[in-house]
Amino acid sequence: MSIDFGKNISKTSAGSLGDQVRDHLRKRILNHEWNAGAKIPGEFELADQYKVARVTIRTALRSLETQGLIDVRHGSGAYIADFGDSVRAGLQELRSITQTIREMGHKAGMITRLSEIRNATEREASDLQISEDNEVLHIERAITADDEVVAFSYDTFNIAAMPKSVIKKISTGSVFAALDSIQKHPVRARAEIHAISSNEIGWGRSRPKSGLYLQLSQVHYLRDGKPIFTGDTYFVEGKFQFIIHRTV
Amino acid sequence: MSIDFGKNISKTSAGSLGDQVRDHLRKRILNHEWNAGAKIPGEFELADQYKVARVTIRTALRSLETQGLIDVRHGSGAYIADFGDSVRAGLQELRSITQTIREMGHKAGMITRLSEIRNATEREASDLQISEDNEVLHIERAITADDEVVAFSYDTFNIAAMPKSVIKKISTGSVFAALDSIQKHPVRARAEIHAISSNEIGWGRSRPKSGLYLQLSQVHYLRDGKPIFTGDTYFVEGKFQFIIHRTV
DNA sequence: TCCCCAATAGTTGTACTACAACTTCTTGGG
DNA sequence: CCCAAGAAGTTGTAGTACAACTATTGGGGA
Repeated sequence: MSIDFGKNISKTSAGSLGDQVRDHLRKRILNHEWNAGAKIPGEFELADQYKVARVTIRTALRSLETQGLIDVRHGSGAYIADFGDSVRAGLQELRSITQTIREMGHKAGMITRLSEIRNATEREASDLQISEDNEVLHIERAITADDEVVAFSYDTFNIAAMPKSVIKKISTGSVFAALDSIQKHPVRARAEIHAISSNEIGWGRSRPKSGLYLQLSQVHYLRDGKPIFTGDTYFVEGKFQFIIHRTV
Repeated sequence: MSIDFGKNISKTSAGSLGDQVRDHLRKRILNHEWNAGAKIPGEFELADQYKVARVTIRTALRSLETQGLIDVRHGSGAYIADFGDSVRAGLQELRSITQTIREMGHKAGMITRLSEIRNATEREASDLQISEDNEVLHIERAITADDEVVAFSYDTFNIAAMPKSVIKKISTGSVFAALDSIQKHPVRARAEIHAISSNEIGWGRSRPKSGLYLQLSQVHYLRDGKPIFTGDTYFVEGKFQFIIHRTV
């Protein structure tokens, strides 16, 4: 069953009713439907708006509270946490970089420098939990915002049991959209973050002179715990702002 | 009302029943009571263990799921997410650096280079939402793990309406413990992360030659939304590992 | 024997009701 | 005008019932 929220909501979200309500409420919050510190409608009213039970609203609110987007006060109500626009680029929320760029109101683009199918390196085999005999898809790209390069990415995909059409889709367009289409949407990621200074990372006209990057090394996992792709993204220092918000 | 879990639980946690159960379950998880991927008891059994209603268990589980500690599957159960020990050093969980170092099994230390009370700079006044006339406590320290410097920190506290004893406690020992003692425990933080290369950050014998740091600029807020202290922590690249985990 | 599928038991998701606990506003008395 | 008691509104917890989904089991057919 899927609920009709009355408004147009993208079909990207699925899952349980509570998850759908949570995603929709999150969009409303990030869309500045309420100001920071403002009180959002009560649980009974939200339940009436969404035509769901109050317990469903509460599961959604509990998630948003854990994410630090709202602050629920017993006997009073739920209030928007005052983090301005920062959460939009929150580190733990980071999934599709291009989508994040778009949500921040910029034009996102991608320049592919290399796309090849080859055997896995030792490190890739280890990260993806496969053997070095296996073939992988390796892509090197530059990510742009408003035609300015903000990051360089080196990604490697486990293409075992993956149709060719999807492989092509990955190398040409959105990674996450392609994986979605074959039910291989990663649900978890493990990442390390490092500062790095090197002249061998960026390429082309837009290589930064400083050679200073914020490196995000990620491994993305499916629901069953198996890794689907790994990669390093090097953010050009100063071009991209990472905000972390945390609650006790 | 406070529940009796049968086992010894520290009194640090308070709040609603759901929060208490969540905190207790989190400790059990981080204590490796269950292995990664293992199934934890069902909601009915947990409700029976804790002597609370199932809805209370569910709110706790929902939080743990949002934090990425467990994976709840409809019709099956809740399973421990397999992130090993990494979550302990998860970026969004980072509060007291020294405590994190201790939890990872190392000896934490601190070397204070400067501790002064002076007027706020323009940026500090802006971050702390005070005027430049106000006095602030400024501390410059090096943080060590096993007698090796892993980070340099530059912190500034809003000491308006703060007893002198606490000010002294902040400058000599644990910041968070001192703030706890006057009910000024920060509940939220907003942080930016940057890569930076500079020779003017580290000092003393242990200054890294590379000058490469991971900079964490933080502002810590109280429950009422007012900033209590701000500061920059510069982690020496390679000495400290940041792990990020995220869920969809 | 092996495989497939239907029945079944077990678990999480949603709905509804009721009341407790807490907060905020109102109101009236001093 | 101030303050305190009360009322109204909101979130927290409890309990029950059933829907939706998963995993197991066992029997029937090839």
